Amino acid sequence: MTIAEVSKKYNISQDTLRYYERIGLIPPVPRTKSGIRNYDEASCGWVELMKCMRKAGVQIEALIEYVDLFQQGDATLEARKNILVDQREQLISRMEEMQESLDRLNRKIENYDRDMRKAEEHLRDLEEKRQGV
Amino acid sequence: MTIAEVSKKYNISQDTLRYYERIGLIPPVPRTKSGIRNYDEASCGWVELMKCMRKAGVQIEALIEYVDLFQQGDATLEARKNILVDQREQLISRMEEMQESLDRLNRKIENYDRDMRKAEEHLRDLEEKRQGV
DNA sequence: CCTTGACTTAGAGCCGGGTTCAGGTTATAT
DNA sequence: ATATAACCTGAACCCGGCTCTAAGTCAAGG
Repeated sequence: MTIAEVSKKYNISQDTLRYYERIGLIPPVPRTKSGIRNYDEASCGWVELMKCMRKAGVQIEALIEYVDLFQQGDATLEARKNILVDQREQLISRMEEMQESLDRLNRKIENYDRDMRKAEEHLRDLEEKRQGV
Repeated sequence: MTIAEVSKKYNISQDTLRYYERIGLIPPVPRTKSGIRNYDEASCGWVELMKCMRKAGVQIEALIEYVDLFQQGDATLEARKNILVDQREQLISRMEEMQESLDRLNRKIENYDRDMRKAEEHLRDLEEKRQGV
């Protein structure tokens, strides 16, 4: 697959795809003899994985280290797992913070609803009074 | 309260507190006659709110607009509520993405556990063979 | 062959969100 | 009274994560 196709498939800009490869967020992509990127399944898999991880805010640093270890082979299994476990912890704690914020937003929105209902009733009362009801 | 106290209380740097005020993320903080910030309860409340929202990744832009509307008074109730509802949507969808990523991390970690158990068994077998068991 | 358009690289630029700095004023302790 | 610590401002700087530019190479159609 060309970079254009991959870009379309995963909705990631070509620039970003090249950037990810350059910094080692994905392993080197195979090339044609003339040097043009020719993404195979494995490369696509990496792209897809990194899209998912980045969307969730996992730091590029940790992901680069993971890819680096991966390329060193089986001796790094444990180290790789440790990175994943570590990032999972961080992800969970970010999600907990977000949940707090979400609860708070929900409460605030409820308050707004209440206040706005009250304001409306008040207007209705005034209107009725004006009409002498 | 001085900026130093507020900084300590909410664990936000003084620089960040000034920066938040400067960009309008919190309304102007009351001052002493000599111009030194003297945080009252309301200001502390804003600081605390923004700390929570920022931790959750709510964009500064939206929060600034919210504060701006707030300072314009009751006529902006509905607009403010709309901002909150909107940000809630975004927050929820980010959390959903994170959940996907979390599921994926969990599956990957399980795979590593499995692979590592297998590798270990293999080593044990080799050892037994070597000892002629 | 030549154009056109997709591809390549290295490096500069941009944006969000702070953080640091320079140069000054105010408050507090001796 | 004076040192020194805390505060002030505006502007410059930094970092992560892209995004764009320049200058060139390659592939396919007319």
